[in-house]
Amino acid sequence: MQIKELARATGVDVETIRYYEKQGLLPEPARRDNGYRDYKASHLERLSFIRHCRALDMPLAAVNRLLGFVDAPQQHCGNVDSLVDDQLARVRARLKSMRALEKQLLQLRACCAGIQEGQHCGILEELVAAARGEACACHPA
Amino acid sequence: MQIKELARATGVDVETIRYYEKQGLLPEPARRDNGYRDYKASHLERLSFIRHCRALDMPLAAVNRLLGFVDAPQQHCGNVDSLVDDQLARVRARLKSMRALEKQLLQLRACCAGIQEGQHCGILEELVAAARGEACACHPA
DNA sequence: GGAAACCTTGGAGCCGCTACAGTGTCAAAC
DNA sequence: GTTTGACACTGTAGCGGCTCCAAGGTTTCC
Repeated sequence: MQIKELARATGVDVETIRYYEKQGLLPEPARRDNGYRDYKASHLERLSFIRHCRALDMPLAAVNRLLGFVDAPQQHCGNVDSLVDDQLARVRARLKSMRALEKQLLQLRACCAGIQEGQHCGILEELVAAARGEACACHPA
Repeated sequence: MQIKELARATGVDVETIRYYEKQGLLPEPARRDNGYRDYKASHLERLSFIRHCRALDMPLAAVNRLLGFVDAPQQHCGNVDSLVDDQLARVRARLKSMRALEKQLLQLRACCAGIQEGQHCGILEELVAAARGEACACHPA
């Protein structure tokens, strides 16, 4: 199986596959006489696994540790658990700050009284006021 | 005002201040005889503005454009509006995918039947199944 | 005079790709 | 047999937004 076929089968970009190999996530495949990489079913499976983990936005380091557990399945799975928990915590923290951000942006946008030439721009005024440390719509005192 | 004082006053790291200067967001300050940077109130104000925009997670390029409007306040503010709108759209798209992610991680975590030695790990099995293209808890068919 | 805390510059490293440049290989069409 | 086009290879640089480090100079305090 050539690299492009693997790419198509997994939905992972060709360059990204080579990158994963360089990073040690995907084992080096055999080479044909012409130097082309020759992948087996096991590569397909492993790469799909990686892709799925990445779809869950796990850092590659976490994916790598998970792969270690896959390779040694009799290992204690509490560690797998905590990898997923860590990821969940990261996602939730990010969610929280994104929600706050959305609110702030909405309030900021509401400052714009409409587009009239020569008038002051409410949004800019808010941002400048914020910079002065005054209470502002998006970051109330 | 030395760089560290500016850093303390704005909550922006010293290295980050120098980085902003190199990126052209913060104008080069005067230098003292010893070569130390010497900031004025205008720098404080501008850096606070940048920090506030960054707190809204705007890319530096967008912050730079906003600074342009601050410098030329009579300009048409519709562009400011759309910068904020763009940012809001980005944040909302990200929020949507993060929410989906949280759900997937929760479902995945529920696969773990508890930590018992020798047993199969539900989470790993789910991820491996997902890699095989089977329906899985976090990415149902 | 010596230590601690500040300042300077330039460059490398982080993450996870992405996009080249420059070269080689292969299969099918003409 | 040659030409075209799609594929493959390696290596390196770039993205954003910092962050950290080395190697040195300055100031301040004891």
